[in-house]
Amino acid sequence: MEDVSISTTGEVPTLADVAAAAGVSTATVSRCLNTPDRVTKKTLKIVMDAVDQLGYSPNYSARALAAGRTNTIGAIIPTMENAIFARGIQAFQEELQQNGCTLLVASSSYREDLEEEQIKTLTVRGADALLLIGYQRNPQIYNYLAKRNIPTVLTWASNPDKQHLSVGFNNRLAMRALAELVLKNGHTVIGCISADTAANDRARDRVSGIRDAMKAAGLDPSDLIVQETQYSIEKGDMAFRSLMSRTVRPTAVMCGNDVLAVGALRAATALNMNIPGDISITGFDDIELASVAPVPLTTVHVPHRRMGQYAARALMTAINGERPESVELPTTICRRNTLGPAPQAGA
Amino acid sequence: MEDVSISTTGEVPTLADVAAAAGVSTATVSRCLNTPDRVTKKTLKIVMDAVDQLGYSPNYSARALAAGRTNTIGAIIPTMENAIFARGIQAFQEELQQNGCTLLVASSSYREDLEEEQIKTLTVRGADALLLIGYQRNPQIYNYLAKRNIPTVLTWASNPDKQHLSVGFNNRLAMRALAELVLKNGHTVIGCISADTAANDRARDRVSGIRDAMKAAGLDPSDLIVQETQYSIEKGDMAFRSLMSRTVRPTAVMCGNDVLAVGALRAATALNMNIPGDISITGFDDIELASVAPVPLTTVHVPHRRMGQYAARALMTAINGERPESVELPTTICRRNTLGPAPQAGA
DNA sequence: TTCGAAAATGTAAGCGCTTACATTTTTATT
DNA sequence: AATAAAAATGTAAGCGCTTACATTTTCGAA
Repeated sequence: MEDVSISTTGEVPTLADVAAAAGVSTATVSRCLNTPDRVTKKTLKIVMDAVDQLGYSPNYSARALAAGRTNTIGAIIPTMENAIFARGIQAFQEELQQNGCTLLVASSSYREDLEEEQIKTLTVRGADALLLIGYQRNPQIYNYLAKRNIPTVLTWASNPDKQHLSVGFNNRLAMRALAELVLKNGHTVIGCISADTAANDRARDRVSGIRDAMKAAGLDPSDLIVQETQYSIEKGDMAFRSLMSRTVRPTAVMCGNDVLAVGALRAATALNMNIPGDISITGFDDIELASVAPVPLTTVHVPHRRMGQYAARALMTAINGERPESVELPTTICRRNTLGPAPQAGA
Repeated sequence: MEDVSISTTGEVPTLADVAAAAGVSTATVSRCLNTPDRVTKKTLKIVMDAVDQLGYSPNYSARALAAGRTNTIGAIIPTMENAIFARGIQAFQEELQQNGCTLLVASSSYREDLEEEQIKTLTVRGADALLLIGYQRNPQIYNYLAKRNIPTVLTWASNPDKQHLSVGFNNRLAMRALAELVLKNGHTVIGCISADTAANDRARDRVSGIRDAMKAAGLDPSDLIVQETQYSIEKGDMAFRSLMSRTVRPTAVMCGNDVLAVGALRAATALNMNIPGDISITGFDDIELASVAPVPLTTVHVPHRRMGQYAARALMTAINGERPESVELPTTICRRNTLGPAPQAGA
C-alpha cells in the first residue's frame, strides 16, 4: 500500500504548495508575503504557518521576472584591493540590507571601459539602481542609465554640474583647505603624488585644490610638481623617491590619498629623513592606515560611513519614485604629525 | 497618417523581438546565444546582426527562472572593512568573471548567526554556489546547502575532517612554523594577540600552532599568554599594552594577523621599545600593510590571490557536475625585521 | 535518383511569481 | 432586514526565457 499523500519532501516548496497547504489561492499567499495589510489577520496567520511549516522561501528570479524588480543594487568601485572604498561600501550595504535589498559589487580596476562593461552587466542582471564612484564618464552611459530608468548615485565626489544625483564631498575644496594649511606652514616648493588625473576625477580635483591654494597665496600654480602613479604603498614609495631626486626638492609632499602617503612616509624613513623636520607629508581619506606608519599622518578626514549610508537612502528614495536630493558632506582636516614648518632654506 | 510600423523604440527588446527581426523562432535565437554550435553559420549571423541592431541583451531573471541557474556565485566574508580578505576575493571575482559568473558579496561581521542569515539570503536569491570562510559552523547549515545542492567551497583554512570542499591553507601548521622560528631565537615567554578563538577557527588554529611548537620544544603550552580581541589596529595596540603591563613580560608577541601586529608595533614604538631589540613581534597574512609600519613585519605569507582563483575554479567544476578536489596551499614565512633574538634576562 | 539518418529549426509548455480584474464576503448605513 | 460600498479573496494572464519534443531540411550512401 503506497502512501499517496501529497508530499513535496526533497523538493523546494513553491508558492503554490503554500497556497494548497493553507487552503487559499496563490494570490493570497503572495499578498501575505508582500502586502500583509491587505489581508485578514486570520488568513495571514494560516498562511504564515504554512510558510513556516513547509520552510518556504520565495524564488527571487520568478519574483523579479513577474514584478520587474530585483531588489538588488549594484555598486561599481575602482578596486577592492585596498581599504579606500571598503568602509563606505560596508555602510552602504548595511543600509541597503535594512531595506531588504542586496548589494552586488563589481570592480573596474580604475578603467573606464571596464566600468562601462560592469554597468551593463549589472543592469542587465537586473540591478534596480547603481552606485558609482566619481562623475567623469562617457555621457552615453548616463543616457543608457536614464533610458533604462536605473536610479544612479555618484559618490566619493560631488558632481560639479549638479546634473546627477550625488552623495559625496568636494575633493577640490577639501584638498585646498589642506594645502592652505601647508602653505601657512611656510612651504613654497610643493610636490604632489597623485593618481592618474586624466582618468580619475577625484585625483584631478584634489590636484586642482592644491593649485587653487597656491594661486590664492600668490604662488604660481604651475610650479606644483606632480608625480602621477597608481594607488599603492609601493608606488607611493617610488614616487616619493623620484620627487626627492630632483634638483629642487619640495619641502612638502601632498599625496592623493593615504595609501600613497604611507608609501611616501616609508620612503622618507628609509632615506633617513626626519618627518616633519626635513619633509612634510599629507594624505587624504583618513583610513585606519593613516594612524599607523612611522608618524601619524596629517590628512583629510572623509565621512565614509555616512556617505555610504546616505547614498543608500538616496537610492531607496529614488526607487520609490521620489526625487532625492544630492548631498555634499563636509570633510575635516586631521592634524596629526606629518606636517610641520618648512625647513629653513639651505638648512 | 500614423506610421504603424512595428517600432519598439523606448522599449527594452526581448528575445521575441529579436526572433521576429531575424525571421526565426525564439528557440533558435536562444540557441544562437547559448549554444551557437547547434546552429548554422548563416542563421547565427542573421540573428546576431538582429541582436546588435536592436541592442538586445537577455533578461537574467527570466533566464534564471527558465534555466534554473543564475550564474551568480555568493561569497560571505567576515568583514569588508579591512584588507584581510580583499585580495583573495578580488582574485576570486576575476576568475569567476572569466567564466561568465557574477559575484555577490555579503559580510557577516564575524557573527555566526548573521552568517547563517546571509547564507540563506544568498541561496534564496539564487546563488549557484557559495564561498565561505573557515569551516566552523552549525552542521545544519551544511545539510541545508547539501539538500539544496549548492556547491560550497571553504577557504582561508583547510578543513580538518576533509568532509567538505576546501581551498585554503593550514593555519595551525603555518603558525607553528613561525612559532618554531620564534623559539629558535631563544624566546621562552611568549605572548599572543588573537581574535576570539571560540568563534573563529582560523584564530583558534593559529593559537594551537603556537602551542604545538612550544610543546615540541619542551615548553608548557599552557604558559602561552593569550590576549583575545577584535581585528583592528587600535585593538592590537591596546592588547599589546595590556600584555606589556604584566609582571612577567613576554619577549615575543605573536599576533593573529598583520592588522593586530601593526597595532602592536605602533604601541611598542609609542612605549619607546626597540624592535626587535626589546621585543619581537610577528604577524600573519602578509597583506600590504605588513610592509609599512615602523619596522617591516615578520609574518606568514598566504597566497591569497591563488587561493581565490583556485576556489573559483573548484566551484565552476562543481557546478559542471564534476567533483573538484580540495587543495591545501603552502604558506611561507616572511622573515623581515620584527623578529630577533630574545633579550638577555634582566637586560 | 531515392531514402534514411543527422542536423537544423520550430512549437509550445512551463519555470514561480505578481497583479489586473472578477467575484465573494464583510461592514456600515438606512 | 435590505442594500451599497468596502474589503478580502480568487482567477488567470502574463513576465522573458529555456528546452523537450515534433517537424523540416540537408546530405551522403546506395
